[in-house]
Amino acid sequence: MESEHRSGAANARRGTPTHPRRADAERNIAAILAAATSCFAKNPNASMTEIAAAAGVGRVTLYGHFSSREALLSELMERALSEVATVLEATGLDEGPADETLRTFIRSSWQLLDRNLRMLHAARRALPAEAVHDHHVGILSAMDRLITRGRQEGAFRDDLPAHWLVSTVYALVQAAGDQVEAGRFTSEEALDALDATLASALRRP
Amino acid sequence: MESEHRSGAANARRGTPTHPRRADAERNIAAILAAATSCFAKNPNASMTEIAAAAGVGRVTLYGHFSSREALLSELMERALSEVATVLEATGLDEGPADETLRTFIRSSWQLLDRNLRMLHAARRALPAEAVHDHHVGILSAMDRLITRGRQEGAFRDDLPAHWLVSTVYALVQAAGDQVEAGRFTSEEALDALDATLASALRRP
DNA sequence: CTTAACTCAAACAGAGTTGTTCAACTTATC
DNA sequence: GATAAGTTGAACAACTCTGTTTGAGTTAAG
Repeated sequence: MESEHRSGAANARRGTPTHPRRADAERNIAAILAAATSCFAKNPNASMTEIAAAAGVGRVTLYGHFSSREALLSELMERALSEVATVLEATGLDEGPADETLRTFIRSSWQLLDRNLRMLHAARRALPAEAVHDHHVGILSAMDRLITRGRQEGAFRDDLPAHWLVSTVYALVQAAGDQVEAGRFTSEEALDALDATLASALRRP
Repeated sequence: MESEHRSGAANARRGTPTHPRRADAERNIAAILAAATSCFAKNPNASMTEIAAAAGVGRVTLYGHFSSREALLSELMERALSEVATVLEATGLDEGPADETLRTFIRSSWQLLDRNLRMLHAARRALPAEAVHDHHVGILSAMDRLITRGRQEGAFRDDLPAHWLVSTVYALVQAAGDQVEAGRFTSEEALDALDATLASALRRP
């Protein structure tokens, strides 16, 4: 029941990170994370058994590194979203015209998102709502800040609440990812469509 | 394994609708459908036991009317989507300016969608992809027809593929529903925001 | 009021899951 | 090459879910 949000590391039961991990352990953890991302993308209900097999690792080893299914999903979500957050920071949230900044951000984080959208979807529905919110809060609040600035500058519409604009962005990114998944768009086409649609959806009328 | 798409009726094993159903059976079926909608909205993984309890019937009775969990979900989706399809037809797909028609359609089907979005989400993920597609095909193709006409008339943008515009509508409706669910919008606010956002997202640039 | 339709609780079989323990084996690392 | 860290399959307990059967009880409908 207690949230073990010792984020960033894959320490299952050790309270303190203890010392360095052995090289093969490190390798296995990487393999598990990759396999899990791919498994959850294919099937949101993927079992620990499937994931261990896909990672080429015994089930016991999997539990050795991630104490529960939930811990694994939480770690996956944490990593994916913090990658995006890093890109967000690197974009320079508070500089340049807000609409240009958003555009740049979307473009530079698209590959990341495209790769992880389905896994994130799985995590979102298997994790308690509160945990999901915690993981998102960084990105969402940064987006909110960017959009709010854009409204003040006149680049974005202010006839609708900022939170709605944020979730518009969120929803359209999802939709673009789904189209790629369904084979109706290539990744590049999806990005272009997303870009064009966001531009007109957010611009002041 | 065989798809029993004898849609519209809740006949579990009877091949032919045989004769009328008894009044109490009819009543229970209605209670089950209502309870299931509400249960799946709260928890996409709701079990048959939960649903039977919520409907105030025995589990055996539930299985008596719906031969499997899948059959129940399929019936729910069928009913919800055909309600929407009915509204779509009633809107007069091929008359008047396409943007006005879309607007009218969204407005008149919003309550229906708002009520059922979460249940539909649950059904969508529990049913085989093919079945989901079959249920949607009516609405999606009608939407596609409307949007294609709108593009020819110059009301909607034609710099992006029609299927993308359709899924933009779909995604934003979802997002609006989620905002209501999250308590950040009332149903009316969400509808207004949806309306305004769709207008600018679909208009030609 | 009689019959056929319907309901129900309890109990069952079967399949899947999660997470743990054990005892032997392999591999990094110093 | 010794030792500690890491891995492994097998087996286990506990649980949840699905779908079915049974036999007795209830209720609508003619």
